[in-house]
Amino acid sequence: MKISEELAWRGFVQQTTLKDLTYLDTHKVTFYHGFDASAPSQTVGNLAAMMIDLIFIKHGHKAIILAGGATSLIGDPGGKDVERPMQTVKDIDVNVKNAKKQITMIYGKRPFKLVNNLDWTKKINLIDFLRDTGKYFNVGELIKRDYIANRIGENGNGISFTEFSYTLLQGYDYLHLYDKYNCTLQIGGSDQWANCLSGVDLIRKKRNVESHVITLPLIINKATGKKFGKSEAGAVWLDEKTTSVFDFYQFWLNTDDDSSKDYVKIFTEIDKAEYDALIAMADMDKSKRLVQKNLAYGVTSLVHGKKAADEAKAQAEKMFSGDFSHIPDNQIFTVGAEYISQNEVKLIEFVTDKKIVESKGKFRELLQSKGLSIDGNVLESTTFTKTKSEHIFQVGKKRFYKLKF
RNA sequence: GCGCAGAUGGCGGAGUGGUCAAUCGCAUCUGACUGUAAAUCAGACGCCUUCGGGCUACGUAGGUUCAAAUCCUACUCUGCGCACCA
Repeated sequence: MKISEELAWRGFVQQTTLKDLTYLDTHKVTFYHGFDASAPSQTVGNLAAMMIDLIFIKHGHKAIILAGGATSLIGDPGGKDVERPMQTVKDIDVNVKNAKKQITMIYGKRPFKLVNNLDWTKKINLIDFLRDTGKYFNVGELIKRDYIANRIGENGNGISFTEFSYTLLQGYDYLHLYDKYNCTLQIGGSDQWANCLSGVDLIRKKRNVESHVITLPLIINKATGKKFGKSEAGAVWLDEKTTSVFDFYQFWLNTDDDSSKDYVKIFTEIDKAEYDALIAMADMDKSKRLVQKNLAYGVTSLVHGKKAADEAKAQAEKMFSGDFSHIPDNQIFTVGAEYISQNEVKLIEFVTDKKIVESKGKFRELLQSKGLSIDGNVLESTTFTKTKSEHIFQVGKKRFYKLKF
């Protein structure tokens, strides 16, 4: 399959400056893709963008992956209603390191070049920058951009010059990479369209060269309509310290039928023949959730490795068939003696102290709606009598915890 | 700088002296039905509670009042208009 066909089949291209994607079938280009480093970890939202890169690399295009050390210090105003809190240089530095680690994990053994825009941006002299780069940006055009217009229009929360300038830096990155590596294509999320074009304009004006942009649809949480990502609730992170491998696996497994068919094309490296076979199989018995299982396993092994994926899969199968011998570590708790008197366990105290349930009020609420159980029996009070050295505590239908004594 | 308008819970958005922990919609959580799905239906949705109630909240700080999200003053932030600058 040619790259143009593959991109179309997977539904990867949202917008592009290329008149015809088949150009990529015959011309090998150097492209760059930037990652934000304002959060300690990348999210599943970023993952889609990584997958498109993998396709480009597979088809022989050269990849430059950029960790946004500089741009994260400024803050991208896109998609945000309010100014972000500024982060310290130190925090960003840690984030960049994490981002590099995750990128390396996912891009694996494929060839790619990793850069940090802070390396060239920090050397820029202010006067030079204003004269050589700032001169090419028209403020009238900038303030027409939706995300800026929203901030400064009626009901807007305003925007500082710092965030306003973000797009200049991103444009400068593209120019720099063009000069140094002959990079002529930028890949980004759809929210990056305007920022990418800043670079295209800058390169055209300064070097009189045509460069291009491809943006892909962002993964939108269908329920909220918001993009997955930083400082929004419900983000799923790639770092297992923030989102455990088990939770990560579960996240994909819980995808609804329609979305899972799209996601499996986007987030796994399944080819068309395999895909068609999978869908045919899955449609024969929907209750088997074959697509979701494939998706969950595929993505988890890509991000966390095959071994971790096997483990998460085994755990999931056991737990949901009533075998609790393989509960993930972060869901095992040892109950201290202070919570027990005469074998009566003060469950409400323990569980709220450990933040398994967020508050006592919430606990009582769950109790009333029969949402809590011990070893499969609905819990009736805030305490229970222990009869073994281990009990399984369940919240709702999907959250299981092992309590050890 | 002057004037006008606004700031309410995760979000949108009511409320303009007591009946307001605050109508409603969205999101979220739980239950039922299912397939660890979607849709639908039901309930919950600030914190604590001996379930009587207590505490903290409507931009921030004061004030008026028996009583304030609601009135007054100052401040902060945002938008709009005018002026200044040029």
